[in-house]
Amino acid sequence: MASLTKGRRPIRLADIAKAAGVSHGTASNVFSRPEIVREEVRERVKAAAEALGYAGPDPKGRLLRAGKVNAIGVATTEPLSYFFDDPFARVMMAGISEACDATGAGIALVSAGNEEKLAWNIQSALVDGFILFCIEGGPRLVELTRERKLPFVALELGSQDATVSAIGVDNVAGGRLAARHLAELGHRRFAVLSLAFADDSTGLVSPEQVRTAVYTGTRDRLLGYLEELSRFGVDTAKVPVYETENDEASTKAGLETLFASAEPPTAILAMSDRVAMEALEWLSARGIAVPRDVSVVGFDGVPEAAICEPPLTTIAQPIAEIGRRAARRILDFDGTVRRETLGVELVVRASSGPPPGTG
Amino acid sequence: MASLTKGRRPIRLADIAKAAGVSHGTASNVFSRPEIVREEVRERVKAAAEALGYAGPDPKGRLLRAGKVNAIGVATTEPLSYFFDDPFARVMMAGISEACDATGAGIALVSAGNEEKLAWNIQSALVDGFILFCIEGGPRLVELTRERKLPFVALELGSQDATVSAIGVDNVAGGRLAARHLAELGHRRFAVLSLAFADDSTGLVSPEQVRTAVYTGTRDRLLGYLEELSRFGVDTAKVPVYETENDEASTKAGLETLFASAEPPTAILAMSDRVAMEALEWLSARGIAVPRDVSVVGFDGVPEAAICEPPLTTIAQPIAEIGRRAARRILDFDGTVRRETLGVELVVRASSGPPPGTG
DNA sequence: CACCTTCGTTGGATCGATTCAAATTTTTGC
DNA sequence: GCAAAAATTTGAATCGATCCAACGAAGGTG
Repeated sequence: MASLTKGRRPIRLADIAKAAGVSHGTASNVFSRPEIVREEVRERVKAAAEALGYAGPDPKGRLLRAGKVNAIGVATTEPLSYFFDDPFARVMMAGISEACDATGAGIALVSAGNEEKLAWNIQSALVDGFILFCIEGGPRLVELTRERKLPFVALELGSQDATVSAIGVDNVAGGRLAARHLAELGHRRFAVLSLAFADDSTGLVSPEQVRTAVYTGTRDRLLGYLEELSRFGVDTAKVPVYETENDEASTKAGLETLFASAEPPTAILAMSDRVAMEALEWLSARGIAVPRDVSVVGFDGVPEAAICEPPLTTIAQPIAEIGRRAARRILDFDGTVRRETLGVELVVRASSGPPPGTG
Repeated sequence: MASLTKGRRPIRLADIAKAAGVSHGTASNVFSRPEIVREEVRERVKAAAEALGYAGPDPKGRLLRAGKVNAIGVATTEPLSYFFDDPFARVMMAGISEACDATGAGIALVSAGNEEKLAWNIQSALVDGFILFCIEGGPRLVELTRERKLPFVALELGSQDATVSAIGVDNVAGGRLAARHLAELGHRRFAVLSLAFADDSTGLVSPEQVRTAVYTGTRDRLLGYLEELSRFGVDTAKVPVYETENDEASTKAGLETLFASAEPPTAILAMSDRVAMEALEWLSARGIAVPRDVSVVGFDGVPEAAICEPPLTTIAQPIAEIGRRAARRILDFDGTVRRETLGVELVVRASSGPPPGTG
């Protein structure tokens, strides 16, 4: 009563073939192409299967023969719960899900606590290809995945290794859009809350660090900001850039630093909505009104940005579309390496306005 | 340059064994138990692997031998994006993720547009067991899964089939907690916004429908509500119960109905936070103040309930804990069927207060 | 020097199916 | 009633590894 796995040895297809008095070939056909088996035989085999408690062809065996798993792996160095917690990841996964649903493919989530386990999990994941969430440790993840010799796509053009397929957005254009919006509103005193330029670094960023950035996405956003600002006559050498780890602690530390200045910024360019929303909170707690005293522009366009207080002006990426394309790239893999860049869009909400004392 | 899959036929372990002049047994050992192979030989084999561009032992082959996939399947009849959209599912998945991370297991998401595909996907999923999200069509999902003859756990004690393992909460106790809270605040005019009692039904519910409920979770919550209310002298026969589909449209339709009454309720017992939050919105749009005019109590305890306007009083389930336990049940499957019931907790927030005209 | 360990290596068996060319049976055509 | 065509069935080969009993070569011992 309490046991599901009664019989010691699981029943194999060969067992029921024998019981029904047919060859394995025929028994196999009964399950995979029943229409080519004579009805009488089909019934006999099915009856035998029923009698022996056969669970149907084991996918493990089928897989080996077929070669295709019909599932795509999504890997990250973050813990698995990242996929369900992080707003950006969630929208991305929704896009991936959509493409998978359309073709009936499954999704296998791959992650691991430590590097060694991650390597193992990537090596042994039963998938037809990988989508890589390159947050921290992107290069390492790419390296590990490359060894599998399966198709894979990196999300965000983190590094510019031209030999790996990738899908991302035009970060320079996004940066310019954000900067222009604020500059046109009249702002001239800016500060940047950036994402990582390299692993394990945080704090104010030097031009040298920008030049040697590992994460070119971060660098490109900054380049976009600065290019546009200089067109408005802002001395970009004086714009402080604080590198955060895209979390509460480092963002707040950054704000402490930036606002300790004699000439605090009237406009903050944040490289993620996450950071921007943390900033909103910090500013509100300090009694600094947004957008009256300070304007904030985020980057990403996650759903939460529309409902936070105040709603966030941001550079929206087509996150779900990136996910859909990435999934399709694996699903209809054609053996080529392609790097795709999608456009971004400025979404103006209530977190940005003219600088104080402008009318 | 553009091709990743250069060589026509993928390289097998046997190929490198031949190239290195060793048996396939030894070649296998080089990868799976390198310490038992003499260094000189090990190097030779690795060199051969490198030279031939061998991707390492193919998990497909290994799997067949090993038997264990080291991944657990999470199945639902909803589309895949449900896992990333729905607040309840997300917290649950976070719990499952945690347990999987701890043991290094992977997660395979299983779903499908239509019934036929779902059946196929469940049959062919490469997993060691299933966790079933039994929302709509729970019984069908259980039936399909049972055929795989793998361990599985149903989430929510939807049906009371004692032959399937399940983990859920004490719905009766939860219902009582919610009802008592409102009754103690002084409310005497109640209405219930319920979840489904059976598939494809919606609208006001008759005692007959309650008695023949397919979804016993829904029934139990209602039973809890009514039991407790009657202890406070409320005539439970007069408490309207409106069955929703846990979505905006049916919830709002329910509210239209309930508030069209000559004696509209002062307290709403909602069987999910989702429904409760829709109610909050509807009430606010109608200018009905919560909790001044009407109190609302939800059920679930999703994170959103804490940050909606006003924050929702609710019956919190240990959602993540349910997920963790479910995952562990599959991971350390011992062949037994067990039904587990966890406790719930009343979380009082701002959506509930004394009825109007109470001072 | 015969004998026993110990360490590494070998190669056949196995995991559970699918596939396909060839063999067999049934149908059809005349 | 017989040959050709069509429909079924067969069984060996294959997918890609791991496992393990048996074997061979050093090294140690009395």
